[in-house]
Amino acid sequence: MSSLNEPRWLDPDEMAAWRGFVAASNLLNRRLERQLKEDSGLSHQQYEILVHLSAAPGDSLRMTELADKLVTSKSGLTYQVTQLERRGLVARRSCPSDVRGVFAELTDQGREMLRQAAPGHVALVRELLIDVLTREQLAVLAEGLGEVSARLRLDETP
Amino acid sequence: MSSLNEPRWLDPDEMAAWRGFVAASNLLNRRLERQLKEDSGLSHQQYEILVHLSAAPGDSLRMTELADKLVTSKSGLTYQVTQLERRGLVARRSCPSDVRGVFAELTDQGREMLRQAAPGHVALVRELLIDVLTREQLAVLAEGLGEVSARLRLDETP
DNA sequence: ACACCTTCGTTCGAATTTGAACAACAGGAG
DNA sequence: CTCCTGTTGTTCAAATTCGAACGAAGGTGT
Repeated sequence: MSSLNEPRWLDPDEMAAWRGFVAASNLLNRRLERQLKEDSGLSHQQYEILVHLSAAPGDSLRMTELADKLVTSKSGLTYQVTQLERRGLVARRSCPSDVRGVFAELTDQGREMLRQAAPGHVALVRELLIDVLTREQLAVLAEGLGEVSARLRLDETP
Repeated sequence: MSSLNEPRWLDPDEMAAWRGFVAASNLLNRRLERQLKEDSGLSHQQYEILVHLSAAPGDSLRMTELADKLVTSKSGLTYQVTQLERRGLVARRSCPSDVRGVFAELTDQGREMLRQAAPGHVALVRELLIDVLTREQLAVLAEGLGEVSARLRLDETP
């Protein structure tokens, strides 16, 4: 029986979906990276840090929590927050209830930088992805990839 | 009029699609990277190099062409091909019709490595992405992201 | 109070990625 | 042929990323 040792390979449709996903992801990242760097001097990762902080209560998040949201390593976040701190866009604040804890907090300057960088970034995301897809495609994408993300986040923690 | 200076922000549905896409992409890459490294000692990028070579006529591709398929920088590819060459999985061969040209060619050992690594990788892609989605979702994803990729590849070249 | 296990953020070294600069060549236009 | 423009792959320095190891606390059970 072929199912014993032979894996279930991807059929053409599945392969097309997978290839499209990988290609779109890489190409999109590339473009957004360039645009943000040229336009605002920020990397995509740094921009995302500012976004997540601005969306959080008190414009601040614990380092670990922020690392989870960004899907990056803790050490990687430490590095980037230090970079942003040097540029005055983010500040570190110690946590009252836990001596080990560190809050990353958006500064006024960071908020201003985000206000300046966001329009161009959103416009490009719209041009390259959102406006290319129909309303139905967007809904399916949100639903499907939302489920994929949710599952991935689950068996990551235990 | 708000349309003069105010950008068109993403509505909740659009935001969900964009967030889902970014999160799924990052989480997926993370998992595949770990699995490949532990299972075969390959990075996802290196694995993709082997895949693209094995799918090419003569199991070989020009460096630039390969870099385009992988959506990576030429210098990045130079580095990775050198790594793979040291491990005997890939060989460089000069191009007959163009003295500057360099072919990256899959070796027998590289083919064997791919044969060994592919099943586990495909199984994980299936478990984490393909089998999570319905047939319809897969079709939409292939169609939509295929279009997105195609457009991105176009205004990259000129 | 004590040992034990987990969590928090950082540090460290190694690996990887990038863009710019480069040298060598290809492919015409004149 | 000769100049010009575009390509090709590599090199280089700088920036970024990751995982493992770490010190310092938190939390729990006894």
